[in-house]
Amino acid sequence: MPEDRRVTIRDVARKAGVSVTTVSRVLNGNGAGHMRPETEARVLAAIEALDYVPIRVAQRLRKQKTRVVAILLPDISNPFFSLLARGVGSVAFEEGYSTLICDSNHSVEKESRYLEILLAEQVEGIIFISVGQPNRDGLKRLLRRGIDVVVADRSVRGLPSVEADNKSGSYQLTRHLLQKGYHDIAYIAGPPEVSTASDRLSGFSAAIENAGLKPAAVLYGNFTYKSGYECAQEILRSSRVDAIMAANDLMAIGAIRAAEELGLNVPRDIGVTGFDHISLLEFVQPRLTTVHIPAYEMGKKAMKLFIQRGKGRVSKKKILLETKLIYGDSC
Amino acid sequence: MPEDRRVTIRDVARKAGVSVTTVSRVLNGNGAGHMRPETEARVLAAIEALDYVPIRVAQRLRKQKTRVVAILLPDISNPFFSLLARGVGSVAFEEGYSTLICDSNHSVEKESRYLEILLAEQVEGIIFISVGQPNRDGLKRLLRRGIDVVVADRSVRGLPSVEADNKSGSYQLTRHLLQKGYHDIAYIAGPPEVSTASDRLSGFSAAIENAGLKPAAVLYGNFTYKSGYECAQEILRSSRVDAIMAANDLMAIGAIRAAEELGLNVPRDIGVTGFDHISLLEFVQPRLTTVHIPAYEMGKKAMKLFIQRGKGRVSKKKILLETKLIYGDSC
DNA sequence: TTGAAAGCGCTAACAG
DNA sequence: CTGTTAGCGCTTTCAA
Repeated sequence: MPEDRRVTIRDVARKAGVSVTTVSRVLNGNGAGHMRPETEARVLAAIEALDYVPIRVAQRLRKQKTRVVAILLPDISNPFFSLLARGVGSVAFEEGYSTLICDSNHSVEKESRYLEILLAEQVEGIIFISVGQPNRDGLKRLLRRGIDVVVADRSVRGLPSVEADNKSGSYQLTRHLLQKGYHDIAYIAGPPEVSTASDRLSGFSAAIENAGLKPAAVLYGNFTYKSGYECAQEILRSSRVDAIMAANDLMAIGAIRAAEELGLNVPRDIGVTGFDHISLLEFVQPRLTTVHIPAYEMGKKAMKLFIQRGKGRVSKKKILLETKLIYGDSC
Repeated sequence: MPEDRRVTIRDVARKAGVSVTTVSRVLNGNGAGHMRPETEARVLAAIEALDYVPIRVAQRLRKQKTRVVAILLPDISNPFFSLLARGVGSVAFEEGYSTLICDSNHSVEKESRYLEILLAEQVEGIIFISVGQPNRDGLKRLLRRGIDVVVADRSVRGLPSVEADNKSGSYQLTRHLLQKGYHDIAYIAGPPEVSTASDRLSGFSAAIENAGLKPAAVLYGNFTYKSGYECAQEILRSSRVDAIMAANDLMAIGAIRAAEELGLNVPRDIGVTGFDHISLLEFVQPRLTTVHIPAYEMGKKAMKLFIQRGKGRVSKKKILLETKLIYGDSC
């Protein structure tokens, strides 16, 4: 590996017999129109010959703009988040932004450390899927330095956000169950500090109350398969229920397994519903009744919102994406 | 949002009544030992008071080291790759590297564009999961510039790599089927240009030949659920087989669905096996017999290999990770 | 239509 | 023990 000395704009200038200014101009398409075509051609030829690539780090220092955005999320191996990240990435790529994916691993502490790192990285913005209630002071430091933060899949007081209409989706799903004749419904919620979870819970509660009923039980999981499994065991042991609603698909799948292990048939003996409509549902039997959340779209919208804000548009602070009921045969 | 002027090392120096050098020294822990504690304290206080954060971009330009590595992969929403990426990220984080995740979206063209971008980004290394046969010229440019490339989950001629022992794993799995009495075995392979796929196929072929048999059929899919489903339909339509082996789990799941739709019971009427042992298998019935590939471990090892190489260790060029048979009830 | 020169914020000789 | 100074590679006035 014959590690060449790096080739810089000066090398190009020398080779083309022009000044670095001129090279910079052709690089940035400035001086377009008022530059001798011949000069430009010579520069282009030199760039080609030397295989010159402008060094981003230098451009960034000089321009005081990094053209980097970060996506800070709890777990990149969660398909919902990675799909969202893909959405962000697709728009970012089109707009010439590089993206830094930061995985907080569900840890508020690691999340805070990333906030600091991103401050030093001088990212221009953060698409933020917080673990729970985010570190307010950490966020303030970023905002004060002009780093824009757009929250995705949650809402955080004072910050712009893009999320699904969780409450409404959950309300509709619950109505659907009620119409099907279920009335002893238990609910497996997500962590109460996550707005996504509490919105879904309140949609459920509202629908139940409007029907003059009470929840058969409300337990709190943490959005994992395992916690759904355990909560369902608990529910099935202690309450008489004809349906279990889970705040996301993974927990719902856990609930189905728990029910099956107790010899119950879904949906004959007990109905189960999820939330998210993640792609792996394709592989699960019975087909889960759930609510579709457009993760990819959400990522794109979040990135677009960031870009609009950068252009000074006083765009809406909150974007709510519509959800859609998916009818499976789990209830 | 009162966007402050950025605070630089000079501001700190002024506030502390020292030179920028001194500030730099405390920042980098140089001059440790031979610096008056009082001076250091003053600097620290100024940093604190001004909420100063060193600007990475400037450090990078100056040090000629970015401390950034990229992970270039075909699809971040594929749980296998995202788990691998997590592994890379965990080691990177410990070692003070930032990671750039680049999603080539299974496109060789986009992959090549990323290679260029990463050259400009001046990343120090790339953990590379190529789409197929990578762009040799693009790679050469990087290597020539001293950017180290470590291939993961594949092997590419001339590059260091970390991968599972796919051939051996596939051989063992096939032996297992043969011992169970299956002998009309069809194989759904992955794209032949991916070494992972061809290694698995050759492990299968070797075991079949050693047993004095011939494959019932060999078809080529592209590692997706859909292609597994379609290939299995084709196989079940045209050949008499008692088992289908797929080159990965997703295709195996597709094969199971195809069989079930034809009224076949797995494993009673036909055996099916996968490869990878992805986490979503937990949710699939019947439990798939498969081969475990340690994705997270692989990511960690790849990043560690990169770091060792950076330290000048003439470490092994190829690391093979052991696989492990997972006995389900799909065969 | 082109070039000279200043400077983005930082580190590292070198000097004292 | 601390400071002066010269750049890292690039863009951008300003001047010619």
